[in-house]
Amino acid sequence: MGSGGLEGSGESAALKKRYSLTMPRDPKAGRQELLRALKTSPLFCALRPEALDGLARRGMVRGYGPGEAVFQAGEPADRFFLVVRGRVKVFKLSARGGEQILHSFGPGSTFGEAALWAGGRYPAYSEALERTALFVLSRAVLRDAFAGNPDLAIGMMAGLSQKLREFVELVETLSLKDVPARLAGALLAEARRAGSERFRMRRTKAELASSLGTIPETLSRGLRKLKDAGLIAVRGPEITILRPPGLRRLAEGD
Amino acid sequence: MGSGGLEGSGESAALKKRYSLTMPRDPKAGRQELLRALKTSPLFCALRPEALDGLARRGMVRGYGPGEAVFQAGEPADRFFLVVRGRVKVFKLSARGGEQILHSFGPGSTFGEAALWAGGRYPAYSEALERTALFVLSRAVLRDAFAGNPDLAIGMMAGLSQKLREFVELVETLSLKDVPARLAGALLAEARRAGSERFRMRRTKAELASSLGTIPETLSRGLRKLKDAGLIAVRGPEITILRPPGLRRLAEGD
DNA sequence: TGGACCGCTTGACTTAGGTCAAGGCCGGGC
DNA sequence: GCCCGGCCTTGACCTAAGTCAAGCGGTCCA
Repeated sequence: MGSGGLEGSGESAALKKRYSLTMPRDPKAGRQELLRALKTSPLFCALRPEALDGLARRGMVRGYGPGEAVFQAGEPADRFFLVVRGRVKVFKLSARGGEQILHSFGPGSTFGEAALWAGGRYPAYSEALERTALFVLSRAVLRDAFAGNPDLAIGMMAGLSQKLREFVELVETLSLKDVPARLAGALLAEARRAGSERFRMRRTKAELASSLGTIPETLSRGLRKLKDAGLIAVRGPEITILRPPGLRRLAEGD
Repeated sequence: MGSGGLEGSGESAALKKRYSLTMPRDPKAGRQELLRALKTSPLFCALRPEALDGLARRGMVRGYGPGEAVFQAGEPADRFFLVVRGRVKVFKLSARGGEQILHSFGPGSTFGEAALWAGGRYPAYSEALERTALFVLSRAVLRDAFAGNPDLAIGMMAGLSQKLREFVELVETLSLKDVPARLAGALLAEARRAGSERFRMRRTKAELASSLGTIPETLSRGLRKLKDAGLIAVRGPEITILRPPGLRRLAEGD
């Protein structure tokens, strides 16, 4: 466990075969991709090339198959992660199997800050949503990096503050808004990302539901409600926002 | 507005009269209290006395009456706060008047990290819960302090991570647990703070309800349910946990 | 080509918890 | 002493959303 190269270690032979074409066979290529991810990451982008290179040498890249666990809640937190490729979710489970996604991360995102503090444990679960490569740093390496690069600490604080703000919004969503409003907010956010009022959903409905603190059935009904109200049009996985102001008003809370 | 000494500036004469006995009239005494608060704060406690003194000189203390606003959601965030005395809450409001408390802070706690990042805005509201004194730092002063004290950045990251963890727990609570379970968790936390299985609630029911994402009526019913189940005993504002393991089991989610 | 599975939708039902209104308790002011 | 206003509790509703089960349309694989 915990070891293995880009090919990953916890996957079946079938998965390996299925995805191998999309993975770089050449370690050189993997290194390039890692450096690119480091450079696009808000946390590391300000580092000088030598520092980046040194960092790249002091961690390792590990591959994960879809659904494969990255860490478990309660596990001692000694690793910090950067997404090189793919997507991961961080989530909580209830005693009766409910799931709440706290956050999902794509290339360039960093997560696992819990690792920074001695004795800390991961407060939630994490697993890969698709075929994913993560760059893994130990606590010691990351803390060393702070010593040499004061900007890194600033970047880290900025990142933590940003996450804090996102949690504030999540709490607001969960506690103060009904499902149609949550959904409206998510659709508007998606449209903003896409830069267009017509877009296709990346995430499965189940994943979206879990981010919004609900279940696929309820999400489905919510979608229908928005459609019936003439706020959006749905054609397959493609969504068009017909009346952005109306949707925005709904997202705020009627 | 943003000025005024310990006596505060946004309060009525009546309030001033009513509370004046509890406020230090002597600026010397106020300064002592401030230094004490700085020293007990996890963020600043590691600073050397001179640095602490310098910091104290570069911010100001401002008094707030109960219910008085500290900042509003959406307001440009340029101030960072340390609680010297009293208690404040940070909360979100829904369009239809619902309130969700995100956090409440007592002496030694710091809040308003949003202030650190240029262009940031407070994502939530804050107001005093009781007669309160806050030490207020501008963004510029705090960022200067980072330059001279690398430990401060570490402390700040630790504090932000801690808040992040608390938010994870809040999201879990709101999304994955029913009200009796939330209440059970809150009572256990309270007992831990008090160091005893018998304690009296500091907060009003309304405040507790708002922290738990519910309303006083529902909280009241939850309390009764726990009482009927023989898990706790209630006598006035005093609560005794009769069967800690049972309560713990309930808090986890049945 | 057929079947099995998966993701999604829909319907009928149940339930937790919010809403609204009434009443009890207690402490402070007159 | 009395009354008034907060806080808290209780009861009778109602509604949002979770549960369970069925059905539909794809896609992957044999």
